[in-house]
Amino acid sequence: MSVIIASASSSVDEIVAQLTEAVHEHRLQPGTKLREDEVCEIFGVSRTLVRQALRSMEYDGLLTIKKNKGAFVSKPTLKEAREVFQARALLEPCTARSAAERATPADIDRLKRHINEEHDALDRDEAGLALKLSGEFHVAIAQIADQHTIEQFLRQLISRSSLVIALYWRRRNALCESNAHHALVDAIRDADGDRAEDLMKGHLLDLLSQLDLRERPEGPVSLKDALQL
Amino acid sequence: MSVIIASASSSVDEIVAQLTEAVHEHRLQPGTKLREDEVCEIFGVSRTLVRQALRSMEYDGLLTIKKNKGAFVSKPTLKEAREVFQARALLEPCTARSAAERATPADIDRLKRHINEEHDALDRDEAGLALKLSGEFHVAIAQIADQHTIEQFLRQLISRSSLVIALYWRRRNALCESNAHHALVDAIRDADGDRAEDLMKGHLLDLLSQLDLRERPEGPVSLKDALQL
DNA sequence: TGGGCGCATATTGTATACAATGTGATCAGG
DNA sequence: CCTGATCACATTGTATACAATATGCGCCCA
Repeated sequence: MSVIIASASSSVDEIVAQLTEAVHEHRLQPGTKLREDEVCEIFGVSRTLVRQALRSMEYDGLLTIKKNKGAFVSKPTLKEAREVFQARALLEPCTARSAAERATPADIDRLKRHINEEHDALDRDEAGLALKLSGEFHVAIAQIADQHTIEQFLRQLISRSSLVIALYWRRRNALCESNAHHALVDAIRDADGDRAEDLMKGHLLDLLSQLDLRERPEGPVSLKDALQL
Repeated sequence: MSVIIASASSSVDEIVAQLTEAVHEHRLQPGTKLREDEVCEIFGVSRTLVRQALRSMEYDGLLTIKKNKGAFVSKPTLKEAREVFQARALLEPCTARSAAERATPADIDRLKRHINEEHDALDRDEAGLALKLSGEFHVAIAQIADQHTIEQFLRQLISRSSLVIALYWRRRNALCESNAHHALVDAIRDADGDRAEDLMKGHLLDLLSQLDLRERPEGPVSLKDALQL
């Protein structure tokens, strides 16, 4: 069941992009194994390049490579999930402020178009696509803030957020809060750094509140626990 | 002129560790080319593993790999240098606070031992070693804060900081401010989160002020400029 | 003698071959 | 029929071989 349309002879970046997109759109679920040969056939390249691609995705936290076992779509633990949003809470509000202070009319247009795409995706019930676009919105803000280093980190964090959402989202049907994005764009348009920062802070808290990150045994934590029926 | 002592048949991590250390200690200068064959001979492994190692270091920002040209120790631009410290300013103060709130007596001991090592290195005029240890001190704080995700980012940022310092440090001889680290440890020992956060903020600003990040043409910016003698 | 073309070599990029490890099935013994 | 050991196969890890590209030297010609 190959999720991805083959395109003869791609480069490493191509492979990474397509696999990453598949994970972001939840077409590839956490825990899924990515056999090298399989990926090879799909993209029509040798294992050399596939392994590069998988390794690269491991650095982004999207895959976990177990020695002699293979590459699996990561399953962030509760702790990791919390850490991701804590890190985002440190990076994004201030970045939103910078974006508000620097955004050009062209930037605003871009953000608005982005939001429209998100809306369209939701209207068509393409939740996966909407989620991916939602993530890209946050990256776009870092780009507008002209903070390349933070943008890099944010990409990783949003990748991981996607996994976290796949695992810990409360209500499958919940229409993601695209009004939050609207409000953010408005603040950025008004060059209102304070408001943008606050809105982003609130937005992240909202997201977090939609997750179920309460402590719970991840499967049978220990054998003994499982035996205490 | 191989800087590194060969140890027959190492793994990728080994190669990364040794090369990274060499960069952190400024034994490898920004701009230096790392030929694959050369690294192969030094570590006694095939190009396969060396390439993995180099690629891995590229993700950390330590190396820049130019297609068909090879791997070079990165030369952060002024903008990148500023971004690194801006990102650190966002991540580290809050992390120091967390560390202060969580640190155990064993953690304090560890930090104190760390500082002593720094001091020793400075006494022996091993500036490179001192710099590396100073970086590790910051990482240690993230570890104590039990923030693995942030720790990962911080590692990258400190790696890049090392390059930035190699390029933009004002006074070669400046004895690094290890009293700042002392004060930090004290605050953490007292479980004084506020103070730790403030001290970290100040410490980072101090570091920044030791750098010469004023605008200046990086070599001949454009050919025309160079011709306007 | 100086500039430019072209080949030889060095170096990196990619694919393939070989080694090591993990996995699952089959079969013997109880 | 169930347990456990062994073997064949599947998959990943590493090294090598081949291809493509860049680099630098020498030669030719003006």
